[in-house]
Amino acid sequence: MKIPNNFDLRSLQVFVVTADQGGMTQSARVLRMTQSAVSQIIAGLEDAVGTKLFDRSVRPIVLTTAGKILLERGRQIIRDTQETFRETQTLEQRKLAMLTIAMTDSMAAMLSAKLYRSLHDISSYWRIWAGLSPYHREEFLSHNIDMIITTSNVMEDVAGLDRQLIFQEPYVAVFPKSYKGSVDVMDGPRDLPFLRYSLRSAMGLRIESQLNRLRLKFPDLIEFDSAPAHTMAVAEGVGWGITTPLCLLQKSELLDEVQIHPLSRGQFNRHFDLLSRENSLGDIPTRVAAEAARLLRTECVPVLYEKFPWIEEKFKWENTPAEAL
Amino acid sequence: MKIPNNFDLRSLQVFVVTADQGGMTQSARVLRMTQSAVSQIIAGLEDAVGTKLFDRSVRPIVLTTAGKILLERGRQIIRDTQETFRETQTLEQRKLAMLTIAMTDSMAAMLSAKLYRSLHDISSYWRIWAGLSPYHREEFLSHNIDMIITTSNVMEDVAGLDRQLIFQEPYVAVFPKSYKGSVDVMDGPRDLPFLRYSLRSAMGLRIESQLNRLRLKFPDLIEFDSAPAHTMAVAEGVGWGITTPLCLLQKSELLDEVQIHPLSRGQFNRHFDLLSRENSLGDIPTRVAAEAARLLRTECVPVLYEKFPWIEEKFKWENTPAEAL
DNA sequence: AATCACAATTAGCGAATATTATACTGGGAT
DNA sequence: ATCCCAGTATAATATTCGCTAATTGTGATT
Repeated sequence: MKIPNNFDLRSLQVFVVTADQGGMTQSARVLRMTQSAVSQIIAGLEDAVGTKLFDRSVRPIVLTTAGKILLERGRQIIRDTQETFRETQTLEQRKLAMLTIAMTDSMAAMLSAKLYRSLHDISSYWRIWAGLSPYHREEFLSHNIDMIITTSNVMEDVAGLDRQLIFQEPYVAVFPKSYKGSVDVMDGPRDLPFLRYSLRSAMGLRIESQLNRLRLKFPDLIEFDSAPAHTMAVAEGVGWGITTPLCLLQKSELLDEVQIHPLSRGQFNRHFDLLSRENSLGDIPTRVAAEAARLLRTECVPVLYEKFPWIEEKFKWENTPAEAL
Repeated sequence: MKIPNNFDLRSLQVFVVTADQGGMTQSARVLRMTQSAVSQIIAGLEDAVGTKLFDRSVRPIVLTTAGKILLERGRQIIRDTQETFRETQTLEQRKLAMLTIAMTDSMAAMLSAKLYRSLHDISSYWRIWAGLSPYHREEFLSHNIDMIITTSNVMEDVAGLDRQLIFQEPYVAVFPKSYKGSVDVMDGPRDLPFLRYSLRSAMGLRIESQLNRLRLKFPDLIEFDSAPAHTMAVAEGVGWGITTPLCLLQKSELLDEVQIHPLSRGQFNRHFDLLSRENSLGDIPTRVAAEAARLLRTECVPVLYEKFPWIEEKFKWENTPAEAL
């Protein structure tokens, strides 16, 4: 069904004001236009609906039944439109219809349920996508993903991105509980094989590049594609490796089966950022980042502190004041 | 707050179609306009809200967050407007906000409660105004009254009126129960005074004009302004009079105190019409008239039939089929 | 009847919106 | 890289639309 041209917002507004003012001349004065314009607009509306909206056979003019109907509903339409205009302008919204967050598997496993529980009110429907950042790139660019929690730099060339730090964790050396040899990376625990992360993962790339910088070479024996598998292998005594606390936490039941040590030289860190499009979701990315940091800081990471107290100071957090926790 | 000119229904429609179609070229084809026009309209909207609604850096273009907000709300606004347009056009409405019915006192006393009980769902607020038709005239003309149930012809000169018969009752002669003399109006019950209705009432005028036509003259002794008072006077044996069944029914407890007879000559009737403005309230006037007739016919008048069986055939009813009762 | 106040009507002008034609851009092909 | 294709933006132009000013018409008041 086609709405006639005459039946538009402007006309409705003029009609409502005229009905409120009780006459076209007053209405015209309020609207800062001529009485003639008002008259024409009202006539246009009446033409559109095919019925008189005012009864002119009496003075002052008075609404007909059709006019009364249109007045109530028209007023509401104008209100709705004003509200919509404002909300679109300010990106304000009661609730997102859908929020899609992509993150690493490790994050997804640890954080997604908690995040949803804390912030479920910001969106009706949540999609948590886990996987590797490169795969998320194009989905993000075509707006299928709203935010990415990532450690990698695959999005660095994209303009118009909002990037905020969630937290930063140290890379650490991890050995089987039973291991008694040297835990100095430089010195090299040569009696145990080095368990690599796949170069397909951002983490693997990062570790290898750091090892290169340190001119460390370990024989290729085995590589893992996922943190839990890697951790498990260490716990089983297959070898040692470089990993991060968050990766270890994915198999928290194995924490008692391993020992963790800071890197003796060339310490480096993994930082988690939350990426979103600029001016797209209002304060939601900030809230998500803050809440993710809070959850990790208060509910996930402390488990490690008991067993490995030295690690606490190696973390850096999104700048939420500690007292707010 | 002022809605910018660019932000209007037409633009919203174009935007919604474009979002649905996934591109401006397709949208332009659907809307039977040029792609250029679509482009300009979208640009105008974006200018109005101060934000991009589509992300053009990818093909096909996709909605931004602002676009998504506007899409949902805009769609609703268009739906509301279409609905409002249709309802205004067809005078359709879920429920009237207020319905004002004016009627004679006799009708009001007898009918208003029943009518409200039957049809309360047609209006949120009912106003039943009782009184004399002349006083209702200007209120009706200035739309303070929606319908009038009247017997008079005071509105006959008003154009654009919808008039429908509710029912027609006979004028009858009424005497005290104890009266034994002649009940022939022409012959004249000279031994009892004639009790007049005031000429201020439509009924009084009608009766007097009929008496004039019959060349009947009765001395002026007493006149009444209201039917109950008139009936009461007859019942008390003060005199006899000409009245109608409905007037008698206003004092139904007195029915046993009077005797009623048809007019021996010059029988005439009182017809009740329901007046409303043409094309103003859809089918509501018809429904009210039908329901008023049904209520009178089934709940009010039958009381009379037991006592005065001859009267039944003197009534004429709004053309509801009898079997529907 | 005369007058007043307000609404309808008309003509003319300027702004907004459409179209046509053309330039630009992203994405995919070789 | 380079080309091409599909789609969008932009510029120039034509058309439509909406406003104003001036005038006529109408209801209510004296």
